[in-house]
Amino acid sequence: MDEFEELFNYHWQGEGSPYEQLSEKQWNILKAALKIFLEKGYSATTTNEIAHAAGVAEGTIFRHFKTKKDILLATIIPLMQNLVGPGVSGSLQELLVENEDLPLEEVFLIIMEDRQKHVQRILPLLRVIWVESNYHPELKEALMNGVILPSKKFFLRFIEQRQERGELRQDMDSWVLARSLVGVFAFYLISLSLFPDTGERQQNREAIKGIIQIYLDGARSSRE
Amino acid sequence: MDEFEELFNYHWQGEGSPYEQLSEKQWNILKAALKIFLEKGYSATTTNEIAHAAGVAEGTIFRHFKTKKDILLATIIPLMQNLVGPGVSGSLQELLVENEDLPLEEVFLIIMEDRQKHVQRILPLLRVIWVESNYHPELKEALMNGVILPSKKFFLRFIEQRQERGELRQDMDSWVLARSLVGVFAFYLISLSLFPDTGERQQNREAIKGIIQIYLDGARSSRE
DNA sequence: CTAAAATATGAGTAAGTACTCACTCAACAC
DNA sequence: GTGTTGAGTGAGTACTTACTCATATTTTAG
Repeated sequence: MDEFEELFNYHWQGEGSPYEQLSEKQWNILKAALKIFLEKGYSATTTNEIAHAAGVAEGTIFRHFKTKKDILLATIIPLMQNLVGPGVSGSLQELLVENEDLPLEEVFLIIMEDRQKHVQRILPLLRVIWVESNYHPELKEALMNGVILPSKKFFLRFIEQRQERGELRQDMDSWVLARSLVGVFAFYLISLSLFPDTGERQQNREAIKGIIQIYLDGARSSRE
Repeated sequence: MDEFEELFNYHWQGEGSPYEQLSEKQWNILKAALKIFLEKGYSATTTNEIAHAAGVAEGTIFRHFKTKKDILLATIIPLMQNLVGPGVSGSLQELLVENEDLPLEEVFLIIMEDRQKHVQRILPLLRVIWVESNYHPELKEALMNGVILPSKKFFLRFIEQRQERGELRQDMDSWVLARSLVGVFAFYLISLSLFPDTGERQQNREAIKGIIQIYLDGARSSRE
């Protein structure tokens, strides 16, 4: 527990969060459970293991959480809302405001490199979310409402602003421009996590620049 | 069993395939197993269920396959090699040759709409592959060698050809151009399967066209 | 300090699970 | 007709699982 704990504590203690007033026992259970979920996946994790890791008897777990599934939801859903969702759109807001006057090439480069680190940090969490969303509709719904829809809105607004400023072509639907942008970003991040060993840092940087350039050249040029 | 069986039978009976000389029982077991895997996921499927669905005693399963995991590998890996991999690159080859002289806009539109259908057909299979690749290195390897690397090669060669013909910009690394292209395509397909209900057919068509246009405008314009 | 209430415990339970093995029996050889 | 083979069987095994509950411990109230 270290980087993990930092990440975890930070993103759970939102004020007014329903998880604000957890007892220490409950807290320990959730922390232990999450840690093992990230290591081995949800269904390979046993309640017995969770109990041991939390320093608690197995029965105690079921005093606080009716089922194992409840533990999954109680760990993952708040993280989606406080960590993953804002990780996509929320904290980007700051980056965008800070760098409002830079050319888009540089803005995107900054964002990309920033997001790359972030995604790498939370990769195990993303994997669990991805896998379990297939089997638990509650998770899928939270993924939708906590991550996908907010991000969609965020990117859409960003694109619209830049269109109004004349920095992006106006002969094309904003949603189409946004979709392309997200596609380019997302795929780059996904492929990086599939081939984590590919290439040197310097090489990656050039690749990112190229990808951004292609998108921007396409997203600027107006149909003649 | 219907569309499923068609898909399944077809893509297993390659000549010289190690699965060519399966007995009928073995065949039934694999078919039944795959069907349940696609419905409920691998780990939620019990060997008992498979036996029932295959009309076979549970013991028979283990006469032919040492472990449940062996069944997973025996079902999924050939499908990756014969269905998913070629589905990405192989059958695209034909489309590309047929339409070699059309402008790229139209070629991509044809490809996109063709792939869209294909992905929708095999979506449950893709889900199982995606999920289980996280836990079975053999699957991850087969995914890499059977799908990802061939596709990479394929797209790379395609891009290089078009660069030589002067249809795409030459001031940029082919791999970067290819990566962008695949990103745009892949993300569109992924988002379609996440929001299967979004929009009308006509609307989708316009979106595809837009996305392609953005990519192409970017992938053509040379840096001045 | 005591009674009552809340909380924690971990052995126990019932329901699975993947996998085994002693046995059956149809097909074939001689 | 007898013997041999081996695919097929399904009850059984050894083990694991999420979850329960009578009991023990701690906390709180009067």
